[in-house]
Amino acid sequence: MDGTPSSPNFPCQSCEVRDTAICAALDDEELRQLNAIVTSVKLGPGATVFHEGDDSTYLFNVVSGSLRLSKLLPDGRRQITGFLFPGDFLGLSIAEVYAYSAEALVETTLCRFERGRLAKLLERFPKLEHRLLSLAGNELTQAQDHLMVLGRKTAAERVITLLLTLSKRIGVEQNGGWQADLPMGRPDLADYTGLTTETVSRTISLLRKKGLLDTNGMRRIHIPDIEKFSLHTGDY
Amino acid sequence: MDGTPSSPNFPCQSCEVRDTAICAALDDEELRQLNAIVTSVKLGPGATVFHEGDDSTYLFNVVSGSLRLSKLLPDGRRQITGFLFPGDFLGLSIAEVYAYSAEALVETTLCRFERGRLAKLLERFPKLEHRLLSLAGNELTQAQDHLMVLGRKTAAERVITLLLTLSKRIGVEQNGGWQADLPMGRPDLADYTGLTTETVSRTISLLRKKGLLDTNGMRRIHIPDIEKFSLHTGDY
DNA sequence: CGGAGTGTTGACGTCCGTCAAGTGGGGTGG
DNA sequence: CCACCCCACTTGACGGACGTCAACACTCCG
Repeated sequence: MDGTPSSPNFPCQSCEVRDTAICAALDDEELRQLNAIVTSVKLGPGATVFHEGDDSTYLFNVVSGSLRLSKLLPDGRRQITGFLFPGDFLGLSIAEVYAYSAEALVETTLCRFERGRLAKLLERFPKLEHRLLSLAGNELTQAQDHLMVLGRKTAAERVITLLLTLSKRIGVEQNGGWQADLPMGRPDLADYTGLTTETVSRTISLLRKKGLLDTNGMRRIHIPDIEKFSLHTGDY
Repeated sequence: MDGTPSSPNFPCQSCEVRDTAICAALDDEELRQLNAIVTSVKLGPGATVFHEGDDSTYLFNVVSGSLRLSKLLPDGRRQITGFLFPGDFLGLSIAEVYAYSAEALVETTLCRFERGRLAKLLERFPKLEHRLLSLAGNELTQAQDHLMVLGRKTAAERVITLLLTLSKRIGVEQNGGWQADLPMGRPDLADYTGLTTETVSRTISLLRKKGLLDTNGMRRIHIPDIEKFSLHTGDY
């Protein structure tokens, strides 16, 4: 539309997450400099972004799709530490190597930064670093909530808490309730909640019987009454 | 000792954690400005620094002693999200209100910052903010490890992982092994590991029987062989 | 030395994990 | 367009790890 010589258009400007991702901290001119160091990456379902233990060369922003972050014990036990959605930043907790693996749940687009180059940009734009610190604070709070879930909540409370969180993040209002299409299967729900797929399945069946939850297919959920549903998280 | 007019001594300079806490990011002149906004706070065992849900007016640095960070569910279930020791920063994950309670385990000295004034200093010294971001990254990594413990490890693995972490942080080499005086009791070990005091106690007894651990009194532990002990964390 | 509080041990129950057999939805090919 | 098949999910029966409840023992402190 408006391509003046001093401000020609560039990809980051029209990015879908321009106003929600870390980019929101920057004005157009600064964004241009960020644009100069990014690469767009597209991944299919199940594709690996990086593995736990790899050298942490890159950091990422989720543009579209969703990711799962997970850690493995040598004997195969897995813990999912988080799910990422558009606008989320990936790489806040990294040292020299990644502390977890990141995999795409569905077709996903990422925006990739080389670590060193982003670091230089952080020096130039303190407000970008300020935003990262604020994001890190949010993630820490989330992680602490998750610790409470895993350490002290029952199976039902864990599943309800997760479904509620996911609904708030990726759901839409529908039929006087709340509906969401989950990008992950039962094994992922299980490894996030510290349960088994069987227990997750049984719990969801129970919630359905109690009328707290509807399902349509295996991945579409519908919560008829959020208030009533929330009463079972253990948080109230 | 050396009180030149341009550089008179001030408390922060001789602080015990001058080189390990966030202060390590600052030179003497900058430290003076930090010094200008801090208050020293002393707490007895069991004293509360702040409660979950309180307005987050202050941030802190641990100078000496130790703290426990915990969250409560309405029915009284408690999860301890971390223990803090000298040099640790308290307040990385805070929004407008504290997301957890902080209590002193033993006699503890804190260095207190008003949130707004520290924020101003962060603007002036980007490297201070940089250091906070790096600390936040470490805390996130720790939290993720803790998630794996709570979600997927057995009772024995949880206790061993915790004792090992504590020994590395507050222990000393002794008798060809590693020894530590724990500042917290069984209930705290239990609420950190997501177990009950009984299970923690039984597990410790079992470790003693197996020769993996000695105890002297209720709070002094001694690990004769760290290598052998580590084999039971689940991480190898 | 004594008492109170913390930790330990024992008996038993329960929630969730394990193992195994269905069931159903969705995609493919006829 | 329908049938089939595969895979993911569901359901059931059973077992085990950890929680609960209660009695006992030890430590620490006055």
